Amino acid sequence: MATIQDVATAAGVSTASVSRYLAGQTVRAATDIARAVDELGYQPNVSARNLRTGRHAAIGVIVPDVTNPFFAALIKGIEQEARTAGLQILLGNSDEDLEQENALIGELSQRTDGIIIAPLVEDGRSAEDVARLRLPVVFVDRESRERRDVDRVMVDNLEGTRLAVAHLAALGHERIAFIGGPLSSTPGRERHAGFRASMAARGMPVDEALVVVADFRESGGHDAMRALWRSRPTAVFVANNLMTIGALRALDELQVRVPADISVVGFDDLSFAPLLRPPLTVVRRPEVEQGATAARLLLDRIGAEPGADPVILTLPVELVVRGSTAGPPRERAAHHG
Amino acid sequence: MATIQDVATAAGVSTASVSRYLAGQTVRAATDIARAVDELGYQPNVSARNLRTGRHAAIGVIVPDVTNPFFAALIKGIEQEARTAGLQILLGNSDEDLEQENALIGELSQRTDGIIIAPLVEDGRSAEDVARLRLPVVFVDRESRERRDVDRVMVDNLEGTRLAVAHLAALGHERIAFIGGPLSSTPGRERHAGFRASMAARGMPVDEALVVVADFRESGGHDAMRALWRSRPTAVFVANNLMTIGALRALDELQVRVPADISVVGFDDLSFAPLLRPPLTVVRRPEVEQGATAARLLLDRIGAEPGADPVILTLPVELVVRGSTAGPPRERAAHHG
DNA sequence: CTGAAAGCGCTAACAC
DNA sequence: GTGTTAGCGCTTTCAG
Repeated sequence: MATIQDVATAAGVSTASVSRYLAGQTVRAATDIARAVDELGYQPNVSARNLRTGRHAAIGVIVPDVTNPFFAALIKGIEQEARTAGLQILLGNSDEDLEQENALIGELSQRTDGIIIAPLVEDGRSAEDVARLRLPVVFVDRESRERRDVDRVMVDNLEGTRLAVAHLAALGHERIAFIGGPLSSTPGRERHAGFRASMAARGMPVDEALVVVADFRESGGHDAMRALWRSRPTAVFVANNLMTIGALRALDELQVRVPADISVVGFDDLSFAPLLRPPLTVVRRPEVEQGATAARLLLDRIGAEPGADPVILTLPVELVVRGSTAGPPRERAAHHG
Repeated sequence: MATIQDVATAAGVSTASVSRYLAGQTVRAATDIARAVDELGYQPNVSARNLRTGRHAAIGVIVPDVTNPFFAALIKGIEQEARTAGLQILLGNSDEDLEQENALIGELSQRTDGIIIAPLVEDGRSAEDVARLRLPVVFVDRESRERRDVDRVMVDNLEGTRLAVAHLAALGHERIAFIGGPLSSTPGRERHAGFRASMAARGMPVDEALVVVADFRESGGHDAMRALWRSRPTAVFVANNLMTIGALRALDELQVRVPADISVVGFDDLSFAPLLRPPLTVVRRPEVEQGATAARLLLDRIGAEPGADPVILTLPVELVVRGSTAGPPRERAAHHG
């Protein structure tokens, strides 16, 4: 591997001039240097540069599960934005494991200029760990109770839930069930709270047997739905994409028809949602954009003075009505009769 | 940030001893050093270490599309294995763009100890670029015509295709259509070749109107299916997951019933495949395992002498028969009559 | 087992 | 605009 010294010698200048040329400054021997760089196939040594400058030209991204389509889209958005700025992505998959998440924070913070993280829980050590770092950090989709002073890019969970409940209520549903995620996580807590608030706002009582807190996984949604069905809801709002898949699987097993026997609304769209029979009604949000926004926020922080007020962005959601929602069985029976 | 010098001073030893302690060697003042490390919250500077050792403790992963469930699963497998070995992942998403892929190869090769790549095409510059690197490289899922001397972890595309065709033929289908990916890519080429070979092996003629080469994207599958339907196939084998989604969408639009009017087999399972109505019959492969295998191969290469013979691993596939395949319409009519 | 010291390749003062 | 040079923090000879 050629070094900057080799290039300097070949071009008949000092390493400083080569360094300046590389940095885009005007240099007299530019053409000579360019030729030397080309001939030697010179590539600057990243480690040396990083050591010298104290920067890394990389950002860390920590998500609970790369295979969740939402996080995959998030990563895509982050990647696009980071690439434009010339930064690499160090990816960490915590696999829904707090220990792993903590380890990742420690490791990535030593090799990046900033971190984008979707923390597993709101009050975990992770939040504290992140605080201790002097690195810029952006929370995506999830926030931390301890670190209210950190930038974050959220999504309007309350509004999403309200839209779902309003839609179901408008169709005449009264026995609306809710399958939520861990209350320790932001989407879990907010969507849960949003559900109760939306029901209350409409003067609708919440049957506690119809509210299940699960784990955001497919299996969790599946088990929750099986448990829930015994209490005969006429509609169910499922708080994330994976659990929705699980819930649909459970309904399938139970031979419960959608939407004839039960209406289903999911949170987060899925590429195949329109393909399901019936096509799934969902609350949709701009996933890739959420990632890109988080990246932009982080890039702004990197290189800026620390201590500025935290930026909190809340992206809008929309309800996409497809075929999985209809009036409750009773009403339909009435209509038919 | 505390440096190794600070620790050495605090512990009353030289930096060399601290370095040795950190490397796990037996050192007399171990307890003193341990305490100093702890009190100062010492974290070794990664850039300095990398500069000195010439290593990076990181591997690069380049895929065409993070949001494709297959690649997401691949990444998950790679991540798991790399983490165990203490290596970080630098992720590159080429977004199905050759230029981008080339740029990524260049960038990542300067900051990693090895690269796992699923190349877009078999004879692109990427292959050449990779060859020029002196880094260990592993191709996953896709290979390169120019670089036959590189490790690779493939999947048995021919067998997968054969299983699909055999299944459809056994059901009585004769007009079997094929929607493939770019012939410039390995899965595109092999599945296409496999289809023709499997048909020939059974003495079944291939109607050229029933063979479409698309682009592995959802839209490609959609358009191909619409075009294909005019020639009235009784079954279709779609060569990847995204295109299968598109094809199903097209059939839906055309109000063609599956499997009553047409049987469908996809390549690559999908978490929601069992949820589709009818549940989708697919060729399945061990995706996460494929990633993990590639990572293991790369890890073996890193630190080993270069020049060993290339390792070529081909992982098995299996056919998962669900509800989207049945006998052809004619036969069914005959049975009913 | 230990310490002194060289040096990985680069950038940024600094003096010209 | 240019060259000289110090030094980022670490590991690894080398001599003891």
